[in-house]
Amino acid sequence: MARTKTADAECCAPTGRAGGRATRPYVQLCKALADETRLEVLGMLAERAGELCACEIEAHFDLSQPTISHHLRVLREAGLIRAARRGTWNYYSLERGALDRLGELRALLTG
Amino acid sequence: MARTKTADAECCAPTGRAGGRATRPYVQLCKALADETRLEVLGMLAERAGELCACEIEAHFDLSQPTISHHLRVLREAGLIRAARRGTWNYYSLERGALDRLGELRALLTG
DNA sequence: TTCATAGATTGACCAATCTCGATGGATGGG
DNA sequence: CCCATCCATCGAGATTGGTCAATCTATGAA
Repeated sequence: MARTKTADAECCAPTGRAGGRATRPYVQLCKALADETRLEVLGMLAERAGELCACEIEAHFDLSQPTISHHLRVLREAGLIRAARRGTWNYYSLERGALDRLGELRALLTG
Repeated sequence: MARTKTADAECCAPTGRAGGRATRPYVQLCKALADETRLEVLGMLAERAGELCACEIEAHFDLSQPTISHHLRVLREAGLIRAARRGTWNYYSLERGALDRLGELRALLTG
């Protein structure tokens, strides 16, 4: 655990534990973005600026269908994409406001 | 591996593998951000808008000294913070341009 | 030189994550 | 009804990542 500070050190002025910057919501967002496959999926959706069916996303990668399905679920649960079922097919698109949260994160890190 | 598409399906127009959106540099960035402790450290540095010595960062968390050192290293290698040694102490500050890359990522996801 | 402190590195352990094959549920065609 | 297709879910195996105690390096003081 955190080492106890010696009395007369002068490295800096002590501030104590501020604690609580509400960074937690952004952790899941960043986790979802911290994967090359998922970033590529988002890039595809951004480039298309519309919907993309799951089978086409699958065809883009050398990964198994369950693996792609897993990544799409992570993106969905992070609120980055949305799924729309039409008939047998599932169409994915970028979630509105997802990128705004990236901006919020940036603001949080700007002070 | 990616399932071969049947002939007469009509889910969407095939696009083939576009491949190569240069998302790789941002993966490390997002990985570095995908941890509550590290986001909190960045928040501390942003709030301070200056330098913070390692011992003060340590005192802020209920984590061991090696663990904090590990997180600082991850942030450093991701180009998010910089370390300046003065005497015995190490002072950390936000790396200039780190947040710009967050903006780039956002742009990449906007199309 | 000898000692104490700041902080980085090492090695190990456990949890989370990525990946796969196999299976299951839902939809549409015959 | 039966069957094929799309896609999600379920374990299982391998890899990655967070955490700690112990150790090591470097700096400064005596």
